Amino acid sequence: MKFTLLNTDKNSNARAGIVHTDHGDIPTPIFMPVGTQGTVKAVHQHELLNDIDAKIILGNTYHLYLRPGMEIIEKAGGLHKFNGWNRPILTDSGGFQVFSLSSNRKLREEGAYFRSHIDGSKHLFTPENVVEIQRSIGSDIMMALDECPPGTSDRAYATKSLALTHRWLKRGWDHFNATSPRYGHSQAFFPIVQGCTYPDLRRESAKFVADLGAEGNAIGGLAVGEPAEVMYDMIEVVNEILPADRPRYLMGVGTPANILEAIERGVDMMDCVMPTRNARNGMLFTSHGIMNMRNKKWADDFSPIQEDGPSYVDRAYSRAYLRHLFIAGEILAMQIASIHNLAFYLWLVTEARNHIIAGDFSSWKKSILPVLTQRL
RNA sequence: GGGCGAAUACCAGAGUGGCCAAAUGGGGCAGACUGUAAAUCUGCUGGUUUAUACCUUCGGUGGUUCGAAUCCAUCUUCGCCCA
Repeated sequence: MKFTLLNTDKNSNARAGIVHTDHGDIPTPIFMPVGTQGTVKAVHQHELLNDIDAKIILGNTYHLYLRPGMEIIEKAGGLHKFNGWNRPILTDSGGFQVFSLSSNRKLREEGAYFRSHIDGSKHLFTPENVVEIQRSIGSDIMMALDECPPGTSDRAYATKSLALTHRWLKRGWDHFNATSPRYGHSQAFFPIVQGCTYPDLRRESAKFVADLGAEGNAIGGLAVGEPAEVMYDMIEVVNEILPADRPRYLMGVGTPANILEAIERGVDMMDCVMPTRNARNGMLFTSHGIMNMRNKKWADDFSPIQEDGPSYVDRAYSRAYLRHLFIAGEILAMQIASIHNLAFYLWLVTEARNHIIAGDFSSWKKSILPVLTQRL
């Protein structure tokens, strides 16, 4: 994996670049659709490729390890072969599940002991075996195992957690360097900055991560309950330290507004379940504001979903029809909404990139931000 | 013509003397969702700007009772059965 930095915005830390992988180039800043179980929910690969033009998608170590399991993934020849996605894939390590499934796990020095949410069986994730699993998956970018503490963690917990995460990062990094890819394409390993909402801990962590010298670096533990302003501050603090010549990946963020704020602060890569999950729950993000498609006001609005929208679904279907599909509980509603939201997210980061290159990112951001958050 | 059964909120359907403005489900309205245990979850859904409060409501009318969606009489409508 290589990173080419093309432009840096004059009035902010926003930057445009290209991440090069063996499965193709990724223009940055980029939004990466989440495909936890090897599928971006409700979206065909064909649509992901042609209608949304996703440059890279995510998979999840924890979920794929439990089901279908590594035996199947290896037999398939890796996740790319298994799911038919030939562009880059990034896999999360299961670190987020340490957080989201916290009632089913115990943290120890050696790793995280889990009970499967599927059948209750016991498993251990270590910094090393999580690298092995991601070698088996064959993701282009793999993530280190970390602990993602809640945004409300107190300082004592944050300090202790960060120390453990750092020990795990080192172990994961060493194991990554001691092992090789299995399917003929190269893989990168991203360590993750933690430190909750404490600037000094964040700085310490960013320094630790930067010193590992990985091909790219991630910022984790944000958008987990802390106010947005605090998140923005943490991004700023961290990005002062993370090397400028490596991509910076802000994990799990976020709303369209979050994404622009992060880009402005020097973030290159982002992922979030929001466009797909909220789509399935009837919420559409557009460049004119947010629409709750279940609202009655759309019942007889036969205008297109979004006349000037980035995807064909925006003109192929009316608001009234889409609302009908949601109210009727039809699967197509989720498919249309997911395609729309992802196409919008990709449109948003592409616009951001174009404005960074054109040199007017900040003024563009300022003008579009209020529109993005308003409710239609 | 006779017999039996049933009528409850938008729909279905509990409730068969007071704890009933009335279970539950559906429907409706709105909200939440941030490295996905989510096609999920939450709230509201007779009226009165707040309410452990009052008013109106359980096919119609009239009774019994301190008190009725619940008991009685009668009428209406619907369903089934017999002629």
